[in-house]
Parts: sequence; structure tokens; C-alpha cells
Amino acid sequence: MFKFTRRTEYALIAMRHLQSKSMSEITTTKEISDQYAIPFEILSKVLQSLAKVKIIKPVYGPNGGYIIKQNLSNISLWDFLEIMEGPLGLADCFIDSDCTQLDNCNIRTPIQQINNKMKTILTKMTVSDVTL
Amino acid sequence: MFKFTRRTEYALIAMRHLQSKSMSEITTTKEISDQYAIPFEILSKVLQSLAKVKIIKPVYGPNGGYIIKQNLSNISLWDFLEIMEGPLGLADCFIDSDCTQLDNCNIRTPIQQINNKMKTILTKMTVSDVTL
DNA sequence: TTATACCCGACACTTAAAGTCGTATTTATG
DNA sequence: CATAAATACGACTTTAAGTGTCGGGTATAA
Repeated sequence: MFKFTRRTEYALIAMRHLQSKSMSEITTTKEISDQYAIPFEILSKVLQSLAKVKIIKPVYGPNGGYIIKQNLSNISLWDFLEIMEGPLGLADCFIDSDCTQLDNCNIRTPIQQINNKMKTILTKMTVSDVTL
Repeated sequence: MFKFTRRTEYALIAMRHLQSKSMSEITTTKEISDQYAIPFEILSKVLQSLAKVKIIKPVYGPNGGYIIKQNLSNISLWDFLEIMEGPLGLADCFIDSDCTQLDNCNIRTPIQQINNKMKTILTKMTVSDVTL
């Protein structure tokens, strides 16, 4: 449990880098990939997925690259992590909710309380808490 | 990120089950494995590792099984999770601390703050918050 | 002595993350 | 309008971690 995936790390690094630029500056995948020693192809896909959810904006053609949406303070960290890694939860039953042995399970309730505490923290924080 | 391993779930289920028994009652691996549909061999190993760190006490021979240490309120959830899953941290640099590109990394500090918040929650809670 | 329970290392299987490759699309520029 | 530079994307391979299996070993009550 409890570790960001590389994709998530790459995304946060890239977003912070993009955020440090002025609104009109365009940054290429290669620039970021070089500066932080991130495999180019992987970073490409990460940035593509960020573009897909409109967190960053692609600019095609020569001298192209990406621009970031400047205000990321309206995206909670929880939501962002779910974008990057899929649905979050301490156990499957908080995600799919079709655990075959829910009847027998004796720890669902206490774990749900822990789950909620974690969720609260991550929901109160925003992406810009990391990138700004 | 963010999901208990099966081993951890099995351990918590078993511990809660053991905790519900009186101090003198002995519970076998098979009883738990049957009741919660947990593969016997896996559960065996989980219980063995709990015995190794003295959280439960093995009783050998026929009519043997396990007894739990009744007071688990002195073991924090954080410590317990590290027993089950190894060192915890949102990123490797909070575990090994030999990340080759620490110099370049632009997100270590903000992530460390999140890491600390999570750690605080899990350190304040104890195993008996789940098993009792 | 035997049956029953825990102990444990070595191995196989499964799955998800990580990384690679080839190709298509968009567009600024000479 | 041809070209080069950038993003877009699906299919594939590799890697690592978690999950599960197997075979034998140890302790002990009866």
C-alpha cells in the first residue's frame, strides 16, 4: 500500500515544472524528460493523459509542447490520484463493492473509518499544494 | 497506491477473530481459514509471521492453535502495517533515501508534507481500533 | 507411538506497473 | 507544398511484487 506509482510521480514533477513557467511559455516533453531523467516515451503518455483530462493543453507542430492550466487549486489530490491510478480505497469493497464474503467480513466497518480519514486529508488538499 | 495487501487483510480478520475469543480459548488456523474462506496455507504463513513478532502466541500439538495478546492498543497501525508490508512511504526517497535524482526532484518537500499527514493518522491509531 | 497442530523454505503462478516500438496526426516554416 | 518537429496512441514486452502451492520439519497431548 501507500506508494505513488511512477506515473503519478512523473505527472507531479511535470506539472510543477510547467506551473513554474509563465502562461505563454511552451514546454516540450523532451525538456522535462531530460531535466528530470524520465524516460521520454513514458512521460509522453503521462502528459497525453493529463491533456486528455484538460489539466494541460497540447500545442502541436514545431515549437509545440504543453501549457498548463494555471489554476489547479480546484482539483483535489484525491481526484487527481484517481485520474492517475484509478479508483482508490483501502480494500476492494470500497471500490467495486462486490466482495463475495461481505457477510463474513468482520473488519469492514473499522477499515472504512480509516479509509474515510485518509480520503478526507486528500480531498482537502489540492494539486496546487504540490505543484505550487 | 493505497490498498492493503491480502496478507494484511487476512491478518486483521484473523486478529479480530482471535480478539473476540476469551483469553483461554485456542483457535486453529483451520477454523479461521474456513470461516472467512481464506486459503489455509497463506493464512498459516500470515499467522506465523504474527507469532514471530509476538502479536499472537502459538500452542503446539493436538488441540493447539493460537492465542492473541489481548492488549494490542500499544501497537500503532503504522507499525503494524510496516510489519506486514515493509517500510511505508509515498515515495522511495522516504524509505531508502537513495534516489539518484534527489538534486533534480522538485516535489520532494510537498510530498513529504502529505506523507507526514498520513503517517500521523496511522500512528495515532492502534491495531485494536480495527480488531476491537 | 501416533496424530494433530504449528513452522518454514523453495518454487510456480498471476497480475499490474513499467517500459518499448511503430505509426499516425497536427502544424509552423522555408 | 514538402519537411521537420512536435503530440497521439495502440500493441507489445519486460519486470517486479503479490499471491498461492508443495514438501518436508518440529513440537506435544494422549
